[in-house]
Amino acid sequence: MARDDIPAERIHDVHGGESSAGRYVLYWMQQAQRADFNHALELAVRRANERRLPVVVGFALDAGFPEANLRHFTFMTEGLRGTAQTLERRGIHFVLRAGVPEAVIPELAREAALLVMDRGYLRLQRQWRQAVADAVACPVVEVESDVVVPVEVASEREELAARTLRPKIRRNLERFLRPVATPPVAESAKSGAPAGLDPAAPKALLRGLRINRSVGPAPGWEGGAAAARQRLRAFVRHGLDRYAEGRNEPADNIASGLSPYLHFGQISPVEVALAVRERRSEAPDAVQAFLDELVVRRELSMNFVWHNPRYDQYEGVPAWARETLERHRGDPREATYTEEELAQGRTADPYWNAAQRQMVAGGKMHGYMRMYWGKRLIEWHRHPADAFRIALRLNNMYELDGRDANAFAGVAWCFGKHDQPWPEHPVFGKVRCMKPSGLERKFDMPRYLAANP
DNA sequence: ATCGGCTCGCGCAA
DNA sequence: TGCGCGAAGCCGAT
Repeated sequence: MARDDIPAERIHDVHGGESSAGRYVLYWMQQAQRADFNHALELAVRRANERRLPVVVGFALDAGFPEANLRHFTFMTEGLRGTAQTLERRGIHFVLRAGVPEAVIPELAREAALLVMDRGYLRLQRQWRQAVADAVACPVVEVESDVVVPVEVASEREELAARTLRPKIRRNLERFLRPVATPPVAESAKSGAPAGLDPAAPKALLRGLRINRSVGPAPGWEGGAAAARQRLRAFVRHGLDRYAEGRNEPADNIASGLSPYLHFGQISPVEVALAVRERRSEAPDAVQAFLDELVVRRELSMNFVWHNPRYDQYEGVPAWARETLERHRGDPREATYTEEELAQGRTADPYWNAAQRQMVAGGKMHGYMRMYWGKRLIEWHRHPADAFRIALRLNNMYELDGRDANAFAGVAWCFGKHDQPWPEHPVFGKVRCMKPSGLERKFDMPRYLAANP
């Protein structure tokens, strides 16, 4: 009964249920789409071993997931293929079914002694979990495995900025920054386990589903834990040394490139943080800077979407920012563009166009350019709420890591969230502005343009 | 090239 | 109550 390696603060008993009879322990995999460093999976294994029952992992593939398209589904199902293989090798059966979780999971849970689910912070993920928990008779446990420090442990309130969350994360970091043990599975899944779709061939799988195909797969990005780990190793060995000083240079791609994998839960932030921390004596500044982004700022985004029900609307940004933006609504705009012109990167700003094209073609925009890109949209719209809506829509359509808590916090930041007031400028008011001249002053922009034709 | 000022609200010291 | 300081700013002065 070695449970102590899964901190109690990661585990929430949702309800006790009616009976504990059943043929297996069901783990509904949703946010943590991986077989390693997965606290929810490992809790399911421990509880199944106690009961001498096998573990079944169920996944509901919702073809109608809001704003998801072929780009996202390709990356996600590539990941599920590897996850299924790793689970089956460990004697855990993986069941993939098409449909919304509210329909798929209660069906699978009818024969379960216990339902374990992982945790998600976005509105839809919370609604899903509520609906699933309400619909199943067996006991239900929710296990957090998407952040290093569980959101409520870090802070009970909506934090103002990174600086107010940072000390709260730091004092809890050591406690949660540890690997989780992987005990052998006592009862392997046998024949008679529930049937599902074949995850081994993602392309064939997606051909059979009615998904939005308006955006194609992102070249150069292969989904899955193996690809994620390869990137992590390369970053720890070669990228980290230049990270502290070079990560903002748009023409270089010094970042880890892990955000799509983190978004789909294909790699654990705990695994990433532990691997990067190995090098803290050789590259202390880079390790510090990276962990600040991976843990403090990423988990600030979770804090934002968890505590602010308007995280995906203009109304979610602070009052001082909205007031100052409103006051400047009458300021002349240098240009306005249709959504199509924006999507195609056909504005008068070559840097913005290059950033847009980088995102459309490659599925990921450089981190610094994401800020500039969002700031410029404010300048090109009569009302900041329109800019907010379009920024989110474009981001979520083309970014592999779109629709992430970080996507919502990142867009909101451009409008003043998690930031402070600055001297007044036209259109922006006291919200921090960013101008093309700033890019030219600091970075090698001709090289960025050449890299994103 | 580098530096201070701009502006708001929190967290801490007093 | 006062003071320092912050997710990547700009601008003008030196």
